[in-house]
Amino acid sequence: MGKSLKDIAEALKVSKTTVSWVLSGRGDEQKISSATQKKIIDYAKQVKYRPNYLAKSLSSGKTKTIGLVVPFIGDTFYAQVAMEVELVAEQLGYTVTFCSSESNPVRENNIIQMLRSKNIDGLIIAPTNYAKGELENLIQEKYPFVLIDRFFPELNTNYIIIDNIGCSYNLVNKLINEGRKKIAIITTASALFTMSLRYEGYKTALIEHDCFISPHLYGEVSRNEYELDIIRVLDTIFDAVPDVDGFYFTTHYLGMEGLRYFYKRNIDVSKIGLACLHSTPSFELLAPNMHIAYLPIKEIGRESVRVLIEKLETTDNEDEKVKLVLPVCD
Amino acid sequence: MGKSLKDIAEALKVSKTTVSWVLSGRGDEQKISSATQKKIIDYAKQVKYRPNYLAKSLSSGKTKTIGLVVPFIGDTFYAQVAMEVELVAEQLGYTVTFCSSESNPVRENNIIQMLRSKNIDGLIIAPTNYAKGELENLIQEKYPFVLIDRFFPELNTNYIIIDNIGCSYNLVNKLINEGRKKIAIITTASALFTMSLRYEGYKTALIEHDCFISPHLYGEVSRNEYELDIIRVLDTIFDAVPDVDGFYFTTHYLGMEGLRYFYKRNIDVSKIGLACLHSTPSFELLAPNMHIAYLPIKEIGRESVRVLIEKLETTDNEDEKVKLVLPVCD
DNA sequence: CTGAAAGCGCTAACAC
DNA sequence: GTGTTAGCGCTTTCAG
Repeated sequence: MGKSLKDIAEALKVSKTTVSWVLSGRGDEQKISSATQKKIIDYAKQVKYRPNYLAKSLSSGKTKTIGLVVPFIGDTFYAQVAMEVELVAEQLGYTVTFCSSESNPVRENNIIQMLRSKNIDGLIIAPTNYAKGELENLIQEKYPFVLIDRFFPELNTNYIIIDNIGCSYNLVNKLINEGRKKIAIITTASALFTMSLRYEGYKTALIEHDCFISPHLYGEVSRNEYELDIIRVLDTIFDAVPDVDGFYFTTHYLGMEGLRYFYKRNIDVSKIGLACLHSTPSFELLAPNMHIAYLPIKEIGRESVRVLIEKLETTDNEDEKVKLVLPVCD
Repeated sequence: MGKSLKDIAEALKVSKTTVSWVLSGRGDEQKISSATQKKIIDYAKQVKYRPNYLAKSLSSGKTKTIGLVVPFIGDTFYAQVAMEVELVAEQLGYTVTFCSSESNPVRENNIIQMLRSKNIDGLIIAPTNYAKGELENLIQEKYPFVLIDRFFPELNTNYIIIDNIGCSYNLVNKLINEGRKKIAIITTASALFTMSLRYEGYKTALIEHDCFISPHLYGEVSRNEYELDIIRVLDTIFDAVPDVDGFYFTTHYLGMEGLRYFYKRNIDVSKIGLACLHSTPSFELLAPNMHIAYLPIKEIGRESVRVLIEKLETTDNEDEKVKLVLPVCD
């Protein structure tokens, strides 16, 4: 067990208060003599004093810790966001507690509760579907949090998302400009609202260019079993529309599995129109002609921390919610 | 702010102690009447009582939290380990605080200090090189931790690693059995000791089969700039040994960038001998003939938590260190 | 069966 | 300039 403030105070025959002032850098402010200050600082260093944040937090009411809740920490997208969040948080003097909800709303709710029990100052959440339960509590109790990647239009919260409609629209447009006529969308039902926006962008592009629109060109893959499910989905599309000539994948892991399917079925990916929202490092090699939208991962991470910490450190009660829609490079 | 134990006690006109006992599930043990218990539990539920872990921990000395420190949380390998660690920890009643050292020993040391200040009960660390500074402190202060993925032979610690020599040996053997004569190794200097073991496995296989051994077949890529550096390294090897016919990559991201190089240079990957320790989902498509060793990610995660928590919850002082070398599937 | 009280390590009014 | 003291919310010993 390390030395405590009290130990130092006793050893040096000063009061705990004095030690506390000095060690928290407010010695000058409190006009503690520099002799005393030096004595305390030297001694603290010598005994390797490490403040007990638990006690500090209990007393101050702040933990200087934020929580990051994502659906899958094993997913490259969220892992990269996590990395950025940690980096930026650190610069601002915060640490981060990551949690992975495994896309399970019940787990997500438990995690949120748990984080609050640990007196985390605020939360960054990439919510799973239908997980509005705890979120509504958070709102009601005015607990600071910001949503990323996904959001609920009916909930008045801070959020940082990408321009889903716009970037889907652009991607599909590129396929159309290549001369593709029958473009399928491969998507998932998770994050329902986000995905519906991506669908909207797709559809708008098709309508504007009088393209073939058909429910047969809509493939919905279940999130959990996507590696298997996508095979069924693509088979179905090829059966129903044999001359399908383009595919728009609404997220990276669908793109990856789509490519796997094409390779396995010996479909020449250079002959087919391909687009994907978000990328993985291998796309460039597997399908050089695939159109890709690169998500502003760092920006999402950076902004979410910035917004959250601003909320934390401002006592302003008007609390206008921040709603950011980031543009996507393509 | 939520209700506290005291609030409940006052509202119900019982003592804090009684409430504490009931709410921590030791009502029966303390023979609290079931009427009182019910009254307390119902009221707690009604006011949505959430215990303050900070206070609990300060008082109990345990946070029920473990720290996981990895070099890069954005790396798929560590991200997957993290996921497994979290899952298992949760089952055992612990939460996890992840930190990414960015392969920076100074950062790593700071992180360890910080986690200790937060009274984390124990640590799982995938250490960066030369980071022995804080580790030695931990050992000296008998602070529980387990190393994963990398370790320092001169430090007596718990660790869980893979059979680096054996699996390198096997991979290279497969190339040799294919008839490859001039096999290069592409590796990195980070995690020096681990990588030296992988080199040893490579070399042993070559020696046993009287293969060509040459410093010209050794390519060392710097971790930070590996995307660029590997190009230089591979160019150098091809210059020095134009008839090189096999490549052993000591880790997944090197394998990935190696493939990128071959594709860019129009080298037919089906004609060349390829092996890689650890995989990414695209290898199967990009280079179906590549020999791959699949790391036991889940096992590493699971075992590290298991070992750590066992150390935490056992008061046994003999403290024999656990040194696990996991086999690798190939 | 239940309660009073001390204490975990630190902060911050309020004295002197 | 420095010390006293009362908490923060919970656990736990010891009394009744």
